[in-house]
Amino acid sequence: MDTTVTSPLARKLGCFVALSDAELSVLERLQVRRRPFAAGREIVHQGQSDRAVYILVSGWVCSYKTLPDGARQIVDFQIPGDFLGLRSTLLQTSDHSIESVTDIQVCEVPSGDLLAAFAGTPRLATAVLWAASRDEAMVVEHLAGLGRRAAPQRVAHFLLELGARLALVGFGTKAGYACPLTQYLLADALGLSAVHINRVLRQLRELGLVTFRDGTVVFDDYGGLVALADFDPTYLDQERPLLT
Amino acid sequence: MDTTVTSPLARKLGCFVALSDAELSVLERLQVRRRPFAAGREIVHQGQSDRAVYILVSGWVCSYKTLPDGARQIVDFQIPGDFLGLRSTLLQTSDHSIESVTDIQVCEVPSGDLLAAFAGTPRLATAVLWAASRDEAMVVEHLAGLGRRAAPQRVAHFLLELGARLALVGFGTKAGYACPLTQYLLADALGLSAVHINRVLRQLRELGLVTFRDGTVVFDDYGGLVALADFDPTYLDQERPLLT
DNA sequence: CGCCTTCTTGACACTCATCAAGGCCCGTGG
DNA sequence: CCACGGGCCTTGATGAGTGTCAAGAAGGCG
Repeated sequence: MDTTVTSPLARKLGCFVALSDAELSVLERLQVRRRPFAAGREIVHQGQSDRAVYILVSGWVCSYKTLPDGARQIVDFQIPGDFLGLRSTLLQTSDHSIESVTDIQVCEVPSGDLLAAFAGTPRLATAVLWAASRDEAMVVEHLAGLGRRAAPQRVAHFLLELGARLALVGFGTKAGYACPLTQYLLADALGLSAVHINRVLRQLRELGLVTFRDGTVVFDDYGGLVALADFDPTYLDQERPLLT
Repeated sequence: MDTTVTSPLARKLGCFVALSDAELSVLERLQVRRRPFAAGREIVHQGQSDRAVYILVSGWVCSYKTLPDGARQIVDFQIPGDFLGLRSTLLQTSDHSIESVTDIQVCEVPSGDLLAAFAGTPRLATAVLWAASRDEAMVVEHLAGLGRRAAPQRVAHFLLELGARLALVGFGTKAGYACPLTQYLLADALGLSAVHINRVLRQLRELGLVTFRDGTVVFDDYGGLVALADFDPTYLDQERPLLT
């Protein structure tokens, strides 16, 4: 099987909109210019406005905002197949920084190329908008979690959401997934201290629900975790392809 | 002075992009079809997808998300001059509900009309995108506040942000503004209990910083409040018009 | 080998939620 | 006119949930 056709992005968009071979090849052609970054490098800086979009091909990335007092709030993590700076380009926003969590590979796509691709293949544009819409929904869900969920539910929900996202691009199942995040990163994303994240993870492990350890997440009791977190994946699922 | 030319929306967009008379009149023509809603009515329901945008002309509105367990997280409040459901229409998102806080007047603008207006007056489109971008940035800032700010800072920051937004549409100054929100609404927006909101407000009042009472916010010490909240309005300001 | 990052655990303090009770204001109906 | 009820605000008492501080353990890497 040709690996370019199973790029994470194509795989993800294929879940939103059934794409033809022609559309897939347009999509793959956007992803030719690859570029690596080492772990911990800043890809976009808060306030900077960029005229290009990145597609994350491999590795993990986080987008975050630094408060004046130095505290950091991670807005979201990006995994293979996600866009970096898509909203920024569409809406000229540039209000948060983006940093690689692991070594990564990205494709830089000039805004013009992306818009041209959209013009030629509207179904592709639809698919990308859907993906952007889902990202949007995740931020809102994240907001609700910070505001209204207690720590264990918040952690559980986060791990489940990540699992669902990874499953979409072929990097995870209901059994678990590889996860390069440190507990410090979890803390910055979930608005908790690293120490408390550690305690909550232990608690979830001892309840036999999920094990987060050695860069791996294992769902010991998927159903139980869903019940604990009140996880409703509606905001992620588009069920089966919406356009066929 | 003609009141239609000083619609809150025109006033706000004028701060982003200097608009010509022709552009202003296109903008005002979008706002002819007015429609009232009583306080506490649901304008858009979570999950519903609408083919129209609303422009809020008068009154206040909140958009919120209801969690499976019944808890409510308010994502943002909208004030006169704000769009309701703009992102939903552009990106087909529909993941939160919208409810009137006071009696309101809105203008319903069919998506098609809006897009047509954009096509004819690209500077208007730019201005609206800027407004949408600012809303986006506010959600992220809100997220950071929930995750990383303690209650007093969170409340202070919220009141300051609202003041800055209201000033932009002529409903407030650095001295204060009329605010129809209840402490329960503040609680749902800031991820705190209503009881605790009450205590924090008392504390801020006793510190001589801000008075929230009888539907009015009075900044007793604007500078002090800014210092307490670490309020950096960069994400709201576009300083002076960016396009002239 | 020693340092550094990450994880782990305990002790303690403090923020904030919860429960409970009462007050104020205003609209409604007797 | 007054009594009642319902929002909304206010305040106290109490305890659970989290943050902070501190110390150590388990690896990876120069």
